[in-house]
Amino acid sequence: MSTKAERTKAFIIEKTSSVFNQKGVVGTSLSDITEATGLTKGAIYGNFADKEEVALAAFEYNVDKVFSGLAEAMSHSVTSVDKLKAVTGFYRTYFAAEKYKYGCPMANTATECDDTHPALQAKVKGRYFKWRKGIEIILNEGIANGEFKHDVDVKAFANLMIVTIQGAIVVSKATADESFVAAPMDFLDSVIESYRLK
Amino acid sequence: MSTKAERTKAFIIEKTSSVFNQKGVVGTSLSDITEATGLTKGAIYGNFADKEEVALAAFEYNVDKVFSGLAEAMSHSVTSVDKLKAVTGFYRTYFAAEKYKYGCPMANTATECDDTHPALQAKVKGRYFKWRKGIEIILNEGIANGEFKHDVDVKAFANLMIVTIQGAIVVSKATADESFVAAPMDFLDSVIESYRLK
DNA sequence: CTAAAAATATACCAATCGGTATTTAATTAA
DNA sequence: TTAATTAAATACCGATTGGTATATTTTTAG
Repeated sequence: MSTKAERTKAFIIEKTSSVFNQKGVVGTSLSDITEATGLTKGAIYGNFADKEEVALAAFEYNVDKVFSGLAEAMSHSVTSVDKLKAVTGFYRTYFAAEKYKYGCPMANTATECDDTHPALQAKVKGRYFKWRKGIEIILNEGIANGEFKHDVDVKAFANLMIVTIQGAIVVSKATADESFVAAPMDFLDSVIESYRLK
Repeated sequence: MSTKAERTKAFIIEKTSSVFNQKGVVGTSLSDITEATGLTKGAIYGNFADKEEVALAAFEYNVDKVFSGLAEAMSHSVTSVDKLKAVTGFYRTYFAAEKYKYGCPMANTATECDDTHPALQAKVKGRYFKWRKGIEIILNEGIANGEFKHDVDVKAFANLMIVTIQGAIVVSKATADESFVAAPMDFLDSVIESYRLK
């Protein structure tokens, strides 16, 4: 069984993660943390060295939640085409899920921390590269098994897909206009189709 | 001639704008403002009601700077195709300019303020809509003068262009990998080409 | 059941936060 | 050039910030 400290730590992260995603690292105060958890400062600082450590853990938690949602959305796809379209499908309805209502933790953290918070920026950077590699793998598998043309620019498409998704979430959230998601996802789908070997 | 107050106000905005773009509204303190300007609190609060008013003015200043840069980039384009390609060209070298080094004020403000700062969110929203309309106008002109096919989905492309640009800037900034800009801009250019008549 | 250990709460800290009232300095109109 | 006005500096305010030392409670091992 897990220790009390481990459970409390997980509890703090779970309760504060959405606060960090909504208000950002700087915007989230210790009182926000004690309020969200119902615990006191003593409990927080007994389990984390400082606010930054909570923020880092909350970031991992938030990003893991998004990527496991993505994995789930792809879990029933067999072909590479279906996997990629499951990704665009996932983001088409992104904001319908309560758990994603404060936007994308990647984009939120990227814009907040790029010039101010090296530790978090490094984590964001690593996650973007990992994400890109994941997309590249799906594409390469599709090429290998004959779903896609051999001359598909795998790296370029992975860049395009990530960038389009991130922009769509950011702009759609800021404007409350979902056509900023729908149209770009349609476009990505059409690019995927154009890669097909028929 | 302008009054002293007007000049000081402009001076404060000019000196603090990049601080706001770098650190955000919450992350920029009054001491950041006095430090950046060399003025005291008395001077700041003699010209602005509160910090929010400075933040709003700084946002307008930052966004105006980007869009006037964009306008300049397009100023020598005659055809609609050239105008749209001037936009992608502008963003290809975005971070080379010292004045844009802290990223896009639209994306930065969008992610920071969407859940926390109604006044700034409203401004961001309005600017996104205005930007989209501007792109639509260029496309419609191109259709009217026979540059583009008649069945081009103007609204969809405008959404795609804005979203792709914003995502490219955000991800490229966070990763320091410029291929997150180059590849998506190449794609946008190819889409523009595909809209061409004959 | 008890004693040691671990975890949480309480009480406190200096520093900084955004903001204001007042004083001093600079500008402007006569 | 002076008097009125405007602008900016100074000094202060209560509240909140992140963080710590200590006391108390809860958990855990024997």
